[in-house]
Amino acid sequence: MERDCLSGNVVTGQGVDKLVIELEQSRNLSNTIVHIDMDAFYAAVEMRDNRELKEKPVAVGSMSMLSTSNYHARRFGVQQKVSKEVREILTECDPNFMPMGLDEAYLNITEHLEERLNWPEDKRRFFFNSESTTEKDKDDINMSAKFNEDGYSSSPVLFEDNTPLMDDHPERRDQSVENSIIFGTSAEEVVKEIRFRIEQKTQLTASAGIAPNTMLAKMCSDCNKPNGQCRIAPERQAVLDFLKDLPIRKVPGIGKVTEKMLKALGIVTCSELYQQRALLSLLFSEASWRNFLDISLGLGSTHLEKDGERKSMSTERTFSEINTAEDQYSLCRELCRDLAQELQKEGLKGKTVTLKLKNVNFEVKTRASTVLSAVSTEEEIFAVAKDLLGTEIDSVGPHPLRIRLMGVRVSGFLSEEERKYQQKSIMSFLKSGKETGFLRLQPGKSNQEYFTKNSEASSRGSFFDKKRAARQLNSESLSPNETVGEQVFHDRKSSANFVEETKKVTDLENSNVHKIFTCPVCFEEQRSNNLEELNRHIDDCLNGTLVKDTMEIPKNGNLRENTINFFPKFKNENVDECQKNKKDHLAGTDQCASTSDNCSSNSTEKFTQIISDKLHRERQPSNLSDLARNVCMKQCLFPKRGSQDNEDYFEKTEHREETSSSCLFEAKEDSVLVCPVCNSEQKTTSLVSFNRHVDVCLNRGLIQELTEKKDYPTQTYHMENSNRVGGLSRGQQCTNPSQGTKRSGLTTSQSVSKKAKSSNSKHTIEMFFK
DNA sequence: GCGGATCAC
DNA sequence: TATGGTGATCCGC
Repeated sequence: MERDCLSGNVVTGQGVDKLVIELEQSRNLSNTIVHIDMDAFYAAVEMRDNRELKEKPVAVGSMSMLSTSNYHARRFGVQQKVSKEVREILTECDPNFMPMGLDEAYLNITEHLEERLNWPEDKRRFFFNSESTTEKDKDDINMSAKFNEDGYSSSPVLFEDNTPLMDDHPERRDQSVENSIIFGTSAEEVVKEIRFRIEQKTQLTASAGIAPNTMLAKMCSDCNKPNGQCRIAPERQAVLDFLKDLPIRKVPGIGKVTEKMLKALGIVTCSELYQQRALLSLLFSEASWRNFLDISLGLGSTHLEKDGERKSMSTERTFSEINTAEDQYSLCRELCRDLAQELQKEGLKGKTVTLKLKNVNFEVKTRASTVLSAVSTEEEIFAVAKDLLGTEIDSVGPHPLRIRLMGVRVSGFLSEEERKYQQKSIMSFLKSGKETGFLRLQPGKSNQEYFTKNSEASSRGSFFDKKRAARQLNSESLSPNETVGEQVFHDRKSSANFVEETKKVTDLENSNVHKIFTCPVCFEEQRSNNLEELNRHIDDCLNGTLVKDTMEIPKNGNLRENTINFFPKFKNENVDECQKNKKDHLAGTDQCASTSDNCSSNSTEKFTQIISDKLHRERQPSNLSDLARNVCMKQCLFPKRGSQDNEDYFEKTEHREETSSSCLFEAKEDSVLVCPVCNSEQKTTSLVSFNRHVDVCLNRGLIQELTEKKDYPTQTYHMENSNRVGGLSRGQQCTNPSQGTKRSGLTTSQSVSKKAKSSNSKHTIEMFFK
């Protein structure tokens, strides 16, 4: 598909528009999907459960909440209390409803609506719970409806139309009428009923969206928050109207990174996403641009898929700097212990253990190792994780590994069949009379006992508790500096020594299992009673060694460079690079000054890289330059916001090419034209001349790339790693090896914050026609 | 399969 | 200025 596009169609957008027509034909508006979203869930629960808090603001998601040790207890407590109540209500409307986390759910009420048509009023009548119904609730009932004529209705409050009852059923007035409400048979009424019942039962309000698919329903539920609902009628035009001015950031799946990238292309709203479909098909992977296309057409899932099985489980912790191997190993063990407990609760065993580290510069690294035999206990996980950690500690030696986050993840879970098979083979092995104390292969009681014993012993005081205590002691006898100095010294002494120390803890001699071990594969007695050595032996017996231990080794084989990358000296490098770029830069421009914080972050550059990146990836040597020129220049590369093209959104699909071309550059009179590629201001006011210049700039890079020159136009040097959604590859643009290596050290968090600042620059695409 | 990155909640 | 935790997915390699 992509190839087809590149070979010609995409230049004119025909390939994409053909797809648009197909997608239009497959548009399914026959389902009624509802998205329910509890308002300020955690804060609301907190308030409900603690009336005293009602007067005080509660910061949801703040550290005070997230970092407290009772966070999980609270979370799961909430789940038990609320989701059961909610759940009952939702099940009535859709037995197959799909919960999303604790405070959201999707329902497909299509069938319910059909059945409901025949329901008598009594079946749709609900009573106010006098305790939980506030005066405001009752007032809301009397509020008048606010329905638009265009099939798009919205209601800021739960009961907004004059739902009958107050006077319609005088016979029930005594008891029921004043205290009950009958809901109608429409989708809106169903959702009002759901929200009413939720509030009556839980005292928590919910917002809801009603639409023909899940994507629209979710976006829609956001429209009248809190305590409101919104509907997109099942008509194509209603869908498109809803999307027209909707910021892409509102779309589920489009986060801040994608938003920024699209913004650099002048795309802010969903209709602009549609207008730029041809360009997007060139810049992004097929999966990505198809997704964009779906979004811009308002297409989404019309059925609720069952929750898939869990793919991984992890635990991670953030802390102030930890830089001694001792502390790191002990923290690692603690994480393994926590994870093991959670894994065993769900009866899961996985083959891949991933260690996650975030250094003090906020760079995140993950290191994974897959083993043959699935792991689930603290010891098993730690055996793998500590090796990964050891490798990382060694890789920065003799410097200390300075981290602020560590996480352990287990994935690659055994399927049910695999588990049965494993169980079976273990049982048959045990029946064969060979006794083994080998943890990895021995299920059942002794294994469990071992785990429990060990974890109990070591969990009495958590890592943090111990550290706190130690700090207190230390602070009495040592100055902070001395303490740090000692830790660093300890660390430098040798991480290998420490590995040995931790091994001792791991050793089976400390456990209650047998001291002589027989390998279950070769049946030879093993001299060592060290768990790890035994594991290794068995693995060797089975298949040689552990499958893989992934220490990333740079292609040039220079491990040291890689090590350095993990702790880049941001400031200095940036300064150096900035100065270098300054020198290299085209005369008359001063990008460093304009993006004062980070000369490597600039939307324009990113954009150039994206284009070149994509083209690079899909090498089409014959007509690349033309293709890039035609697509980028003719398909409203830098559209003027609110151009007339906006107005015929979706109206003239067949004639898109002409409209696209006609919406080309429409610069404001007083604009200074700045080339988005080389970033230099252009003296000309003629768009033709300007276009020609941009063209040359674009092609310069392409030509050079195609001729496989090592050096790239100077501007591309300061492109950051391409953060691209679902496809644009990273760093490929940096063909200069030294630049490439340097770049790889930049972190996302770092560049994101810098990017935010650099977006103030005038020399960016989004500012181009502002 | 690994590692980096993005996203949702 | 100080920057959380968990799970999923995508993509290049």
